[in-house]
This record gives sequence, structure tokens and C-alpha cells, in this order.
Amino acid sequence: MNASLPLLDDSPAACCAPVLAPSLTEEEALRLAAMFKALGDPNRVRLLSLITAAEGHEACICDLTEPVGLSQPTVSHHMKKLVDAGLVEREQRGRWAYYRVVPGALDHLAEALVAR
Amino acid sequence: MNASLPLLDDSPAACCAPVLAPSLTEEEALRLAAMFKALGDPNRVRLLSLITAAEGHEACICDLTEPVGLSQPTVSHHMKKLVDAGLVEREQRGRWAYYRVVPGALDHLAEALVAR
DNA sequence: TCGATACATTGACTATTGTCGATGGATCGA
DNA sequence: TCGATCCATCGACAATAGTCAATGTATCGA
Repeated sequence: MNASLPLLDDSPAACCAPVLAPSLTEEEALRLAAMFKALGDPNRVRLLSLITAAEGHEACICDLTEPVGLSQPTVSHHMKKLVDAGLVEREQRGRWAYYRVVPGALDHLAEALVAR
Repeated sequence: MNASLPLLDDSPAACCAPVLAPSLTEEEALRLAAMFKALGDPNRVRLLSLITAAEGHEACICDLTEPVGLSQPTVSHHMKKLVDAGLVEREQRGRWAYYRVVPGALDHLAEALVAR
């Protein structure tokens, strides 16, 4: 049944499993769903957009709170979700916490979406 | 601020807006998030995988219930979510309801994920 | 016309999520 | 040392989501 569609099953790419793979394992589906779920909130999509648009492709919480119109704890909460999903990485510099998109993370997700 | 990152803002592609666009509108973020949210459940990811792997790239509920290990109403529920998100289309043929991935839908999502 | 089949919808329940105010822990400047 | 700043965590709450059994609806075959 590996015929028609999407992807490879045992992709060498360690990160993300095949998205549309016929033989998608439950664990693979779980990993992918966890990432998609992290993108399943409009504010998180905007946060992602904001940090990629920022100079240096990074931003701290204080830069994000105002444009997104949420309280500081809520923004922290959302960023944690993105970090836990493996989409964003956090770096503490002094009293600021800088967030950056994990290089290649979104590309891996994108690959999992396209049929081959 | 359209400098560094992702995408276009007023993409001619009617469907999906830019994903990582700096100037991502709230409405655009909402649309994208709605699609990602639909992919944010492991069972729905598996369902998507199953229908794309099926011959003809389509499947009815009865084909999906057993492999995914959920009750029929639950599978119907999930498929409705995917349809509402615009990722899957439904066609009634006799007493069967056939589900198919909307052509290009996942590709559009994938495009929204990659930086340019 | 009748029974069986294939789905959808409803109702109910639990679990998860998004949000905030309040609080706590670190770090920096004076 | 002290106050201010930046952020995370906690506690609480309403809203949403996932799941199933039961029921309803439409279609097909006899």
C-alpha cells in the first residue's frame, strides 16, 4: 500500500516522520499532530510570524506582548507551547528571553504535507 | 518590515495567506490556524493518511473506522472537522460518503510554512 | 413495502485549552 | 543593598474538544 501517495515511511530524516505516509504509525501521527496543534492557535501563528519578521529573526517576550495584544503571562504560555512542540527555541540573555524559530523545523513540517 | 522573512502579504493565491508573513493579518492567522488545528489531532492525521493511501485517493467512513480504531460517529466527527477546515471534500455516492483530500490544500499549507 | 446498510446528529461526559491576575525568581542599574 | 525590569509559574475560570451510545435519516436490495 505504499503505492499511491505521500511519503516515505522510514525517512532517514530523524526529525519528522512522513506526514501522509500510508503506513503512518500512531507515534508518528502523534508527533506530527503535536506540531500542528501548536500551530492551531491564531495567536501562536502571529507570534511565529512576528519573531521571524524581527531583525535577527528573534524576539523577546516584551517585543511580542504589545503587537499581539495579550497579557505577558499568556504570551509566555504560548511561547512555551511552541518550544515544547520543537518549533521554537529559547535563549536566556540577561533578563531577556529570546525566541527563535528552530532552523528547518517548519520546512520539515512542510515536507510532511506534500505528496510525492 | 517586509524585509527579512517569509512571505508575501497579498498573495494572489486566493486560498491561503502567507504563513510567516510579517504583516500577517489576524484574519489570515485565523484561517491558517483553523487548518493547522484540524491537523492537530493524531487520529485526523491518520485519517488523512489513510484516504490518501487508498486506491483512488478516496475512502468512505466504513473503510476508516476499523483501521483507526474509533467508533463510527467519532470518525464522522473528525471527517467533518477536516471538511470544515477545507482540507477534505465529501461526496455522497449512494449510501456511501467518499472523502478525498482537496487538491492543493496541503500544498498551500506547506507553502505557507516555508520561508522565502 | 420492509429490513438492512451507511452515515450524520444528538446528548452527555471528561479532558484539554486559552486567558488573566497575582506571585515568585533572576538580573540589572544605581 | 534596593528598586525596577523581564519573565515564568500558579491558581482559577469559561470555553472548546474528543469520545461514545443512542437515535435519526436516507439509500439500497429483496
